[in-house]
Amino acid sequence: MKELPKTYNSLEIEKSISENWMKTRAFHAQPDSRKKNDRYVIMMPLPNVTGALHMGHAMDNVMQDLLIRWHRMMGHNTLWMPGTDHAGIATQAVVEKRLKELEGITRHDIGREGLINKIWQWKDQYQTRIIEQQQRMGCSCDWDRQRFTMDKICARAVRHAFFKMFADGLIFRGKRLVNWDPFLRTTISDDEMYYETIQGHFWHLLYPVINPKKGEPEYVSVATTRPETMLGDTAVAVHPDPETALKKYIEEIKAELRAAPTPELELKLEELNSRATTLLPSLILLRDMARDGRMVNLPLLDRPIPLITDEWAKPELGSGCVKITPAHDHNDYAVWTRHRDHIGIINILNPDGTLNESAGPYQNLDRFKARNKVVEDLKKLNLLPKTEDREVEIGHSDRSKTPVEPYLSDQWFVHMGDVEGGIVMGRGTNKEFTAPGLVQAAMDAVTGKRVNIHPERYTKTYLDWLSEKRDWPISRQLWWGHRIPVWAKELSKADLEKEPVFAALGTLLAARFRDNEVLLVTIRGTESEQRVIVRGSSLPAFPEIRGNTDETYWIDICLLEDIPELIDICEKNGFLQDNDVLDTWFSSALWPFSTLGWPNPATAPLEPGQAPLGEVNGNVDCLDYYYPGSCLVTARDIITLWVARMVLAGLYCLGDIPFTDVFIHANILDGKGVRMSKSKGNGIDPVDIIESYGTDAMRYVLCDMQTGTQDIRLPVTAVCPSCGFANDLGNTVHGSTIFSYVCGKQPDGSQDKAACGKEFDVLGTLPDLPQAKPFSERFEIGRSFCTKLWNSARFAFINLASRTENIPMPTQLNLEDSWILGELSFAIKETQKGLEDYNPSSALNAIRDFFWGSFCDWYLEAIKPRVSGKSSNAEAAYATLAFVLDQTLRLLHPFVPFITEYLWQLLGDIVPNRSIGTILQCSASSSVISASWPAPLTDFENTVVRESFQTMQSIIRGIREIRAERQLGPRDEISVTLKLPDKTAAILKDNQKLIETLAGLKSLLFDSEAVRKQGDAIQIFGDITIFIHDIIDNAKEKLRLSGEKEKIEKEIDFVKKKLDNKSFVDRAPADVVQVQRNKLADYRLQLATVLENLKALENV
RNA sequence: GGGCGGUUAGCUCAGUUGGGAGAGCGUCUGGUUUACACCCAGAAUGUCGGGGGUUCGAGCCCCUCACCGCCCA
Repeated sequence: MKELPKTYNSLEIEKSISENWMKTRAFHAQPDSRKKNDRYVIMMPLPNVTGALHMGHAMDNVMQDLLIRWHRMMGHNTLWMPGTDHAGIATQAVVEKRLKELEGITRHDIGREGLINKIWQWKDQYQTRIIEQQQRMGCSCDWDRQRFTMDKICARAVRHAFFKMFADGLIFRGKRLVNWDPFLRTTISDDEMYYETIQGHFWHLLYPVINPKKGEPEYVSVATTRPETMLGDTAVAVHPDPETALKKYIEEIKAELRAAPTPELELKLEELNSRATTLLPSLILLRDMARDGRMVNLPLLDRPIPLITDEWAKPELGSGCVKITPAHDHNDYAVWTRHRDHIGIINILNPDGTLNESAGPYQNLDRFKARNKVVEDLKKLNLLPKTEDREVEIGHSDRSKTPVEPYLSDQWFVHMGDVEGGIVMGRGTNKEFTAPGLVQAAMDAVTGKRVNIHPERYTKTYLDWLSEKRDWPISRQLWWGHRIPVWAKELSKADLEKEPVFAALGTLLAARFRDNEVLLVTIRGTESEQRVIVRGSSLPAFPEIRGNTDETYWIDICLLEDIPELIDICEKNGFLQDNDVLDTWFSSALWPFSTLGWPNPATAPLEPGQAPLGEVNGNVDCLDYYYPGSCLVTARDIITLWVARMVLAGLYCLGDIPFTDVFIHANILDGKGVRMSKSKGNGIDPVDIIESYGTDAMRYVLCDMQTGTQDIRLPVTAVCPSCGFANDLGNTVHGSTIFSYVCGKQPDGSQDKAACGKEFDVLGTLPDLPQAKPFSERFEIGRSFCTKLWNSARFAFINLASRTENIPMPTQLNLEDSWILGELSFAIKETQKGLEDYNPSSALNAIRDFFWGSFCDWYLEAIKPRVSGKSSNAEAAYATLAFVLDQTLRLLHPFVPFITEYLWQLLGDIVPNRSIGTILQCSASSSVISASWPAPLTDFENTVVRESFQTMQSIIRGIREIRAERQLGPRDEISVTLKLPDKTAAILKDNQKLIETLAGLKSLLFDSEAVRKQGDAIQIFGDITIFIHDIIDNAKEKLRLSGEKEKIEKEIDFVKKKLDNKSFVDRAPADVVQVQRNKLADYRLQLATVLENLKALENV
């Protein structure tokens, strides 16, 4: 065979290996006769199609592939389901932004269908890119089954889940104060928001009291950071018991002062005390006025609004009074819910952020323009006595970067809390059970240890978040996503009873869909909020609707499928489909089973070329076989967003958990500790790393960094496109924008002389600047490892190639052979444990330590004389070499799949049978992917062998130390005499040749009576003394031995001190004390030897 | 404000039930050892964030303070 090149070139082999895996469908999974316990299933946490993947995704994917390849080798039926997420708002936002930038148009210019087409194009482009990235990372997903959350199979599952929840009354519509993004004109969730502190103002407004009585104030003062919201004010609140509240607060401050006095607190207390005398009386007066039902006049609109009492008004803050704008402030909304009988709720905003007709003369003004005008007008009326500067935290939309407005709107929700009578989970399955509520079921699954989160501390995060049992808002005012399958119409009670749609639908259903529940109707009173659900099968008959005749009603018709005749009837009768789409998480919550064809795998609408989901060859269908899955692998920010929702969706739809384990891995941060992201310009594209270091190098480093305790810092470097200087971005000064840097410029203002000082960009969005690709030198470690692995195999192949076909069965193994097999066994055990503990770093380090520290540094060096014919029993060396290399490659395969695949197949060509006679069997396979996972070689875990070898290593290291100290080259051969006890001598004598080789000795003598001769240097380990002959430099030796003496004396002092401590001897466990006693004896022996030799030196 | 995590060698991080602190990278010395300079042999380097406590004994357990990060309000 051809000898391997000296350096591993990842780019040369990765492509063909990847192609071969694809060609042989090595990643494909199909249900078979293996039992449920022998399956392993991971549903990929689907990356969204907003953009390409960065190192954070690489970590996620590599962790999954690690587990998948490991389980596959353990013989499990292993499925890794890949896919991508449509990510409603995120994707629509990037596409809309692009439209605006490139074509200067908005979505309203091209319409719903036009926009959706554009987004599909975007999705296709990035989906392709993402898959390419994943395949280059070596992800062994079942590509025959990849899904997208908006493909037909997922869409069907979404409709079924929605319909099911609708039927159970778990989905409802209601008015809620939501976070509104006026730019994108949609609701956004809390986790799509970020807060930014900006310089704002605190405006103090005066509202005139209507007809003040004698002694009453003429004005009430309130303050706000958003003065335009006053147009929506419906009340002014004062605390119901300001005296007690203020007193209580003063007491709290006093207590704080007693605990830790500060000047700030003193000042605060003083101010509060003065407040009690100056402000408090007026607050009490206002409270009484509020109780008397008095009103104030809302300026600018001249609207009388009531004074009310509510605890939200804090007597210790501001004027003690607070304006109430229920439709535009979350706290005020809460006040409104407490006073909804007395005060109104007025929405003053249009969806696009301009003011609506309720704002009177301010109608059609943008919210910020309106703010200025309101301020101006109040000033003119002398109703704006004071304006303070103040830092204000403003919520921004993560997607459009615009300030978010609290906004009252109609939204769809999933009821998450408990329900009277409970909820039937997994209805119609054989796992059906009743849970108090959706969230409770998801909590019980974790507290009951059916779902286990690793590291365990994240269980608390999960439970804490869920325990609030908040309803889940699922509607989004977007165009990209699963449209809500509800057709609605508003009617008066009189019209309701005459509505012709019921008869029309009932007739069609009876004629065409007798056995199918394909339609549901709810009738909801807008005032009484009563709700009645009617199944399609009961149409056209209706239950009696209670309520007064003035009330209006909403009829919602939910369709299980888009059946044209039914839609036709609805629309002809004036029912319109809801414009909103579902929250992305609604479809991703179903991911663990929608991908497997739920609700019916046999009829799942697959894409062309995809593997079937129904029964094949008499085996059960995929849903039955692969659900529930095994492990969800993700970062911790997904715990609340996704893990919880998947658990409850799985329990609700199928009556079973979606996975048994959740593996939370670290986030990737840059050198400054900031989370990596493409948009910040600190993101690294895994493909860039792969191009320069190789996939395996990248995977090696990611696995090595995943220790389980904390996030990972990856210093980001950018090679300057002008001069090639490697800039550490954590330590380089920005240029004209935050995405550009000045080459070589340090934060202290200095300029690195090796760098050019020119500006470059890292995002590639600045047209006038050259772009530098961010990468990280950290991956060199991985590349070095691969090269080392490559070269160890190169050595093995050179030697094994001459031993064609079969290596003769060795009659007996040498010490080093038995030793390395024992070390291998320990490494196998540790690797297994590391993986079982979700600690890839500890698993990988176990293999690395074995491979580099034992196999390369000691074993390969030890067998060189044997394989080169200078020593006997070469057969055992060949056999052991082939076997250990085989097992090492298997162990490493899940971590570094490409190089191991390449080398393992070569090894197979050279040595087809790598069993060591009948002692160790080595299974065959065409690819290491499907090769069996190594099992510990317990027969070789031999303490005597291990200790003997360790003794030998100590001796060799001792000799090398002297060599290095005397600056002797490895070619300068030396002679050594060993003085050691007989029992140790016996084993070492058998391995004399080995010691001579590894220590580079000319001769080696064993003499239990040896004494130091003229010219000897000595080394002492316990009861072993090494005499290294004829290299003496008296002065150096004396110095060294004096140093030794001091060191040993120090040790003796330390141990003696411990043993002289009576409490230690009395209270510490006997074995601990004995260890110290042994140490003392040992050190004393060593000291005696050192002294003796020093004395001999004195006499020279 | 509440919760969680972190602070260990110049850098990035390990440290299993408390028994004299480790790895990799970097640094220094020596080396053109017939696998590998992406290598080999050897060396130096730590008030384990500060303070207090428990204990015969604390990087590890308890209290407290400081700083950094994340989550929730």
